[in-house]
Amino acid sequence: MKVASWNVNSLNVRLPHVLEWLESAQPDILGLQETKLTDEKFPRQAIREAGYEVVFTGQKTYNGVAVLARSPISDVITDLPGIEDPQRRVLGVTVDGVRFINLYVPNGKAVDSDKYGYKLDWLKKLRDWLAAECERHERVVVVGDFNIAPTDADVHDPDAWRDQILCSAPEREALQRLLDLGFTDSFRAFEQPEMAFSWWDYRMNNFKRNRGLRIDLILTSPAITASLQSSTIERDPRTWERPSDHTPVAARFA
DNA sequence: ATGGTAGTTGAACTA
Repeated sequence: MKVASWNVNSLNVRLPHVLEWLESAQPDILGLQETKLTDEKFPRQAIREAGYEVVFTGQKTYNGVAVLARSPISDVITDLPGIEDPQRRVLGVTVDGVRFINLYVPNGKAVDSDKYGYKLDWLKKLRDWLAAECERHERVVVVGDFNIAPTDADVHDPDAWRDQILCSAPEREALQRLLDLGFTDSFRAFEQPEMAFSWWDYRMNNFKRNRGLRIDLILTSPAITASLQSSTIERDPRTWERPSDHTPVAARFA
């Protein structure tokens, strides 16, 4: 099975990119973030015609997540349980016996902003929910834009990013609390090239200069990790015309 | 040190 994650930064703009990539990459399950579409505007027909089931939860202008799958989708969750939040960032589904959780973790803006506190609080609540999900399901995959670079190896210039948003110690510790549940950062389960990133700011020719961060992750529970075959960054779509600032990440397992 | 770009919405906000 091939699973993937892609922050598309507006599905309205990126639908052609997504259809092209589905055709070439053939993922079984794909989690999208930052669709930026209300549900009535979601392009469900185009995606169905491409051969994928789809579920989504969106809002106007910001956030929004979707899951596309070759097989039927069931047991859909659209919120962290017990938390009232208009921001559409969570989509948990079951496909082919895999519990697939798609996340758009809050960005946080800056370590001294209110949004940073919201991010850390959100991650704490996420941890508790994932702990419960792991009780209920053995085969769990958590994908998404985590808005956290796990280590300095995931940052083009660690000194410039030291203690900055996406790289601060509290964010990395919050991610570690998730990994403590038994999850593996699947990308690091394999030998990888250095300076491998999934996001490059649009500004300053950052992609051309490979000034990026790896903040899009695929976490696997032990039962999945045991049969992991690969975990890669699919860099191609970032080279296309009018790209998202993120590129897809993917993992294969038996 | 600042602003650089992109998307949505319609001058400002988020990333």
